[in-house]
Amino acid sequence: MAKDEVDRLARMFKALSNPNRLRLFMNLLEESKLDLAKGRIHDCFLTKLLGGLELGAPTVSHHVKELSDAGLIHTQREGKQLICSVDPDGLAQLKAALTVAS
Amino acid sequence: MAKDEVDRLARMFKALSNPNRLRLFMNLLEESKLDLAKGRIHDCFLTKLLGGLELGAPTVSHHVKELSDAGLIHTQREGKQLICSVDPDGLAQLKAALTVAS
DNA sequence: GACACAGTTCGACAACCGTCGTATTGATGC
DNA sequence: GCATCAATACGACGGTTGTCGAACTGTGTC
Repeated sequence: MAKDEVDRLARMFKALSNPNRLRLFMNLLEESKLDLAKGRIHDCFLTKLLGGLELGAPTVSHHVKELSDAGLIHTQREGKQLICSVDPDGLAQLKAALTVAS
Repeated sequence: MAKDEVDRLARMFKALSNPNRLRLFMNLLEESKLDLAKGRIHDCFLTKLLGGLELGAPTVSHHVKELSDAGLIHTQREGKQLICSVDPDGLAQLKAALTVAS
C-alpha cells in the first residue's frame, strides 16, 4: 500500500477520531441511510445534525470543515443554511481499507 | 446511538489516525487476510510488521499499546518477542459503524 | 553470572487539536 | 439601510500527541 494512500486514509480516520465530529458524521450517515442504500446522495441541513451536541458555532464550523477536507462529506450553501451530504467515495474507501487491506 | 458507543468508536478511529500506526495495523491486516476470511485468528511477530517503518523502539511500543487499548489488536508474549493479532470484534464494530449507523 | 535481544517505562519537548470569544461575511426580510 | 440569522475567520489558550533518548525489565544463550 502506497504512502500517499495510507496518509489519505489516516486523514479520514483522524476526522472521525473526535467524538463530537464522529457524532456529526454518524448523524448524517443515519439520516442518509435510506438514500445511500439506493446509491443516491442525501442532502441534509447542518442544523438538523446537531442533536444533543452542545457546541459553539465556531466549533461546529471547524468540525464540518475537517470532515469536508478529509473527503468524508460534501457541503453546499442554500440561502442562509449549509447543506451536508455523505461523500460516497470517501465512505467506500474507508470500508475497503478495513475489508481487504490490499 | 449511545454516547459510550460513540466514544469507543472515536477511540478506535483515533488509533488509526496516525499514519505510522495505521501502517502497522494495515500490515497486520494484510498479513492476516487469509485467516480472517476463514474466521480464524492470525498470529504475527511484531518485528514482521515494521516493514518500511523507521521508528524508534519506544515509539513502536507506544503505538502498539494504543492499538491494543483501542481494542483493535491483541498481543501476547512468546519468548523474547511480541505476537500481534487483529481483534475481530473491534474490526467488525468499525465496519458496522460505517455500514449501517444504527 | 554475563551478555545480547525485544519491549517497556519515564521524562522531555515541539507540534498539533478542540474549544471558545469576538469580529466578520452572506443572505433574507423589514 | 438596518436587523437578524447561519456560518466563517481569526486569535488565543490549555490539553493532547508523536517522537525521542536514556534507563529498565524479561527472556534466552553462552
